[in-house]
Amino acid sequence: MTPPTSAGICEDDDGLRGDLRSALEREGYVVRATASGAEAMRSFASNPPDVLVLDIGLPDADGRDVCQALRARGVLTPVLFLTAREALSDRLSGFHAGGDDYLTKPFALAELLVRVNALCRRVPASAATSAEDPGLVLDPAAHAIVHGEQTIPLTPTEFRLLAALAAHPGHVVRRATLVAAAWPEGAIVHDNTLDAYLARLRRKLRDAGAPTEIKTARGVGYVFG
Amino acid sequence: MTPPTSAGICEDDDGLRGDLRSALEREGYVVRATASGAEAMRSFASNPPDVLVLDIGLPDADGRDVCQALRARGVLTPVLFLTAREALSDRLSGFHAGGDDYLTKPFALAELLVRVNALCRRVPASAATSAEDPGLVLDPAAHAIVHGEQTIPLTPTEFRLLAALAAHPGHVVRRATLVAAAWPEGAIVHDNTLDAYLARLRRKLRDAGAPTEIKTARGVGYVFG
DNA sequence: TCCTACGTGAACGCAACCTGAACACCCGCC
DNA sequence: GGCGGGTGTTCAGGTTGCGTTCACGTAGGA
Repeated sequence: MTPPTSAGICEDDDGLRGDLRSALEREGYVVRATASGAEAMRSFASNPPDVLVLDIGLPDADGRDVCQALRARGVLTPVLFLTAREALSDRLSGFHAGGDDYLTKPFALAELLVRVNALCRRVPASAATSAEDPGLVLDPAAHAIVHGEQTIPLTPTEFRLLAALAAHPGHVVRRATLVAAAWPEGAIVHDNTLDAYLARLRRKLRDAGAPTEIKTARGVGYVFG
Repeated sequence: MTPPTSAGICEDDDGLRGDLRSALEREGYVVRATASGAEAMRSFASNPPDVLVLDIGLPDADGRDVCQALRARGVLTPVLFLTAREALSDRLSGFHAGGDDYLTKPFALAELLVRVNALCRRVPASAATSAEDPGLVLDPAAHAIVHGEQTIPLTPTEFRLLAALAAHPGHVVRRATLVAAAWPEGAIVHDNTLDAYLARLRRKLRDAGAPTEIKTARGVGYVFG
């Protein structure tokens, strides 16, 4: 790795955080470590590192929410989640939140390093995307978009759709992925149903004067950005 | 929905291979499945798909060797390994062989799909370091060429064509090979259709100021480089 | 020079997609 | 039970753009 690469950590356990830091530094990374979701947002939103390691079980937040919040603010950095849980649904939700990989505790540091290196080997496609997204934030609690002063309410399905799109700004999300994200497994969703929801989302974003738009990748899927 | 992305499978177990195929096809991938290392090399070396799922324990070869052999022939496709082994050293050796992810059997198909989608979202960074021209990168997720700051969108067919050409920079790719790569098996493709697509690709590359060109090998095929 | 292979701009049909509106359904409320 | 608001789904008509073909021009080999 020729250029100095920076890594961000968010892990509340002091011992593990120290271990992660020293392991990554030995590997040649410049490390910024945080211990809470709030601290991570402050540190990584405005100045994202090249790769992020996020604990899911933080004292003040869920790591997946942190990831989504960062994605909503235009942070494209690859994310590796650390989770104590084994459940498949937990892992999948991590991916849906915009994560790129996960590790279940306990894990070997050597494996973490290999996975982090693998994430760094790959660069986000749209480097052109600005680091700062002008005030468009998803509020999972209220199922709404917050744009400056105004709050745009969304139905549950609309919200799941937009979240799946906003989790990967600048990247094409396939239609099948969107269906999988917004509808329960095994549901039969008419092609046009997805179209109709996209139209509703676009209209709501447009009416609210949101600075983002949903572009169509014909034959592939959709891009949020 | 026109299937935009192709996936390759190498798995000797008939049942699992079938499951993988149908799961990926449901997800919208065009799937080419093989049952042995030799078959995988024949099928994927000359005409690589967008993502590969390789079993490590094949009857005639080690999946890691297959991956390394493909890499040596310029195949940049992201690889996900399937392994029955739990040992950490096995997993790490998969990464060292040029793999990008792995799954330990048994696994949930939903998890495999999520991981395969995640691999497709990313750009082969190795493209920048390979014989391929630096700064011209194919983005399978977006079906686009990334050239420096700008992203040139391609239609699905254009992308499959260019991918087939760029997989062997400096080598002649026969017209029949290109047709096989870009069109579904058994499709009748008028000669001039290929010509027209080549003209479009050249124009897009030229307009974008790309440092590469597609040369004609009269009576044989085309060379990317 | 003739013949064949390839190049390329334009035109066209059709599938994919967009969208406003109607319809079906669920649920809390009176 | 009847009613109304909110949510999810389907329909119908219009629009767009991909894939294909055509017509004609150009280059290469014998």
